[in-house]
Amino acid sequence: MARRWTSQDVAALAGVSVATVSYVMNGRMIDRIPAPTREKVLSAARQLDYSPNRAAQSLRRQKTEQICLVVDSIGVPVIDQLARDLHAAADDIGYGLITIVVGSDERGEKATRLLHQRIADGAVIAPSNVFRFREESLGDLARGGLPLVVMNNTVRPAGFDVVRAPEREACGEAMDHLLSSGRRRVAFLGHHEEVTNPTTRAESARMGAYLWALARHGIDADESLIVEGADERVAGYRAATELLQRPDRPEAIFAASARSAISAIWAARDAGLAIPDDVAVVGCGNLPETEITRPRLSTVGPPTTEDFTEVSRLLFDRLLAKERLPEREITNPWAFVPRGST
Amino acid sequence: MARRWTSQDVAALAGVSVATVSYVMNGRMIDRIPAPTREKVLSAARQLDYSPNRAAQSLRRQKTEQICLVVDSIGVPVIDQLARDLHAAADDIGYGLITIVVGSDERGEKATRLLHQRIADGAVIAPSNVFRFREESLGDLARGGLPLVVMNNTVRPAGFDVVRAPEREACGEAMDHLLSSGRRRVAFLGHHEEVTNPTTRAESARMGAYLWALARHGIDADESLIVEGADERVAGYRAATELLQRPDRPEAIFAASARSAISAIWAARDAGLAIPDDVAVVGCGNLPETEITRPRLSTVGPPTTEDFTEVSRLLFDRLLAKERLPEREITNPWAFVPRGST
DNA sequence: CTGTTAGCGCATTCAT
DNA sequence: ATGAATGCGCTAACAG
Repeated sequence: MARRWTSQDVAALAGVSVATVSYVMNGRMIDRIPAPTREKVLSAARQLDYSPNRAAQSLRRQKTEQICLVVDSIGVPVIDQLARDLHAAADDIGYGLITIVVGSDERGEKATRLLHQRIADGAVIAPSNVFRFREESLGDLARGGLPLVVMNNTVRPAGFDVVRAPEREACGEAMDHLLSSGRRRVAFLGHHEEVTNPTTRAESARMGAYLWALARHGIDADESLIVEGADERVAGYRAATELLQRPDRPEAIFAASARSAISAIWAARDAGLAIPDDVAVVGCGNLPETEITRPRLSTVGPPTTEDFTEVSRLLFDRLLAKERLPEREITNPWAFVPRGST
Repeated sequence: MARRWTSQDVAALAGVSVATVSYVMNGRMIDRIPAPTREKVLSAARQLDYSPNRAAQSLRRQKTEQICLVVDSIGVPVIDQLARDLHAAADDIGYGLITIVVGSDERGEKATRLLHQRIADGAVIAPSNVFRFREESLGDLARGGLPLVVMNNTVRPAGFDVVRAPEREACGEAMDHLLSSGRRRVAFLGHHEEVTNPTTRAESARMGAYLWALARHGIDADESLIVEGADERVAGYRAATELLQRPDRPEAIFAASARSAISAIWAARDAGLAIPDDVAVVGCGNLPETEITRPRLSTVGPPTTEDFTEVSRLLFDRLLAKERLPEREITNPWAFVPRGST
């Protein structure tokens, strides 16, 4: 690894002190440093292809000018949107965005550790079906002075802000809609952890709402209609196809993601079934694609495509605040949005 | 922002020196430090909720233990796969992955600057339709000692590794296939920059292959069949729908992405058209979804879903090498893969 | 076995 | 207007 030039080198080349180099590079003392000196420094810097070392800057300035997004997997559309919005907000104030992907619980530990190590000046924890940060860890982080926004329906604010979405209620509405029409066999296309892991199953809003609605309507849950790991397009298609081939095929499909719901629509159409007459389909979350399926997909989720500028604001308010801010809690509007597929 | 505890504090609390704290925290001198001392340190660290400051570590160790992925937008499936593979590889050796999104050219400058500042120990530049890193910048970066892998078909290796995909040839094959069957009206669903910007249009392998094939077969390009900004699902669907409603509708659609090709299939089916008899469809890139469309989507791309472990290896070989490595160049196999839609 | 110490590269205060 | 000196928090050589 070639030794990179440092401010020392630039100073030497320009015939000034490192202090002057620092001033010039940061545009400080702008009107006290004469243009010729300034030029000498700039030219030396250019000549050496110098840029200040980030780690040294962070150490000295006591901030990284990075924010961190913690997600549980890559390629989920709604998380992409979150990343985009955060990125844009960060960019506006010259901050960068770094993403940590937490595919498993042990990786959750790792993410906590990195946050602890002040790898970023603030963080957003995205909703997840996989990992459960211990509330205690989050509290520790916040108490340590890390601006933190947690998107989660159950965690209690403890020095950090919380963003909620009333998923359970909204899903319940959708299920009621499905069941009130007399349909009794409703399949569930869920995420892996949501369905398989007993703890997370109990905590899952979508799965919970599904089971609870069934119970409310006096229907015994049929485990053979509950599919795990069917949250993305291919698995969703395969699961739906299989379900719809059965002689006792379901009259409705409730999918825990919009992607698998869209796949379910294809599967139904490919099977020659009419939607919603032969089989109704509902998904969770609002993707733009919802508007281009035939029929248009009914969803439970926000009324329009999700937008996370509010979440960004929570974080950056905290980040830029001088003193510690009170905890805030915001709720994203979720509701059952009937379109054509129910 | 609460002052975080430092190794000094831990040392004081444990009644040892900072060196010992460092040794214990890093598991060094593991067999020279007696268990009781070790315990004291660990307990003090736990008590103060201490973790070593990352910036200080990086500065001292002269490495960040992060790698950086530079992409031009979020939410492109193939890039997600790349991110996943890199992430996994990084994880294996205790490295983190940070992603920089370069939505525009000025942001490209910023990315270069960050890389220069040694925000990471190595970087992968993903293929892009948007930004053009100046070869010179990349060379500078590499000359500065940054392990770098660039995924690009035109750039020359200059201290970094290059990953290519023979897109132009493969696309040409697909176009030949389409045109040889007697079809003359072939639409193109392209990315924004690919179609609109004269420079990038000229450089685009997919657009280029399309135009070139047309010329080869003695067909005048019809600009009204060329759609820009139709690289994602919704735009692709809308564009295809519009195209297929025309009285002189195209006999084939060549899409520069797999997602828009899949949308084109839906659009055709929704319009009651038979594929490939009424309209043939080809996309670029290999998504798993390709297997679940009806008919299955013919693509130009790698034979199986893309896998970037080779790319990861290039980077990590460089990263872990003691001395500077020779430049390597690998070529991902791209070809026309006819399935059902042509 | 453990403590002392010298930087890593930079920003900043205080002199001049 | 600019330079010298200090220290951010940590690691690693070197002492002892």
